[in-house]
Amino acid sequence: MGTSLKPAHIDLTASPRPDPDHADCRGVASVLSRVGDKWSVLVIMMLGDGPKRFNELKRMINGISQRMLTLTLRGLERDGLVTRTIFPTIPPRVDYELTDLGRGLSEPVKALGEWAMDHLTQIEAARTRFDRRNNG
Amino acid sequence: MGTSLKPAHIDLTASPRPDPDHADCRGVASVLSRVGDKWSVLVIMMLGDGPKRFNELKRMINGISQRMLTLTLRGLERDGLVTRTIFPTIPPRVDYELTDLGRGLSEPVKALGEWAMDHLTQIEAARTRFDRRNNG
DNA sequence: CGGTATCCTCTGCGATACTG
DNA sequence: CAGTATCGCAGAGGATACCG
Repeated sequence: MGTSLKPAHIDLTASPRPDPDHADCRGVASVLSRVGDKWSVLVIMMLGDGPKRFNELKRMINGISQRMLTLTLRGLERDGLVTRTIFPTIPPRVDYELTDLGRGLSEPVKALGEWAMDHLTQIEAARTRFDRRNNG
Repeated sequence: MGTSLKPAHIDLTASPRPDPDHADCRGVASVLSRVGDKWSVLVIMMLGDGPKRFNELKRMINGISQRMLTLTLRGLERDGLVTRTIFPTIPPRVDYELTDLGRGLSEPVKALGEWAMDHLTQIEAARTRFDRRNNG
């Protein structure tokens, strides 16, 4: 096996004492990191309107390497957000589809995306202002 | 200057032709990546109930290095999500506080966090199942 | 106290080549 | 078509030391 799937991801296990209050924050963080992952979000978006094949996704996303698409899909599958269906035909065919869980996740993600859209100009303005302050 | 602030982040500029439909997706991605950033989210959470000082944040977050806290705060400030107020006393004092924009962002983020909490067990179950399948 | 500068390590990821 | 295996590098981020 080449690369591990288990999350080198986000640990937060650093806390000296488990702090019961924020105990599950770690789990939450690992979900949030999925959302922060560019490719995962894009894949979920593309799968929003029906199942897709591997190379179909690859072409739609445009810029993702084969390696990253595989890794991303495995991660989503591992989290139960996507199903992987193999048709043992020749040539082989594999379909990826959102699970109910995956579709559920896409809701708050879309909400976030909409917020981002709505405030994008404000943010970009802030960035330009900040950058001009700090250098020429 | 040591490390650049401008986002090596997420580019997506890879698209051969700008694709007007998804043009602003790039900007959105850069916002999403903030959310995916473990430290940024934690800082925003901690600032949820009032302004905090630098070392106060450092102690609350527990595990973050001084360097990363500085970088994270600068990033948030750059995006207009956080303000930085310097009190030129001795010893010096610097307060960080959420802007309206920052508070606005924290809403959909909290929604996402709640979804994560609600489905954490499902996801963890899925992971265990997946891991047991694949090795064992 | 609240940083910045420097170094060094570790891994994410693209590129490439091979397989069922 | 849909992957896995291997290599190599750029960049993220911790540790440390110094400054106003």
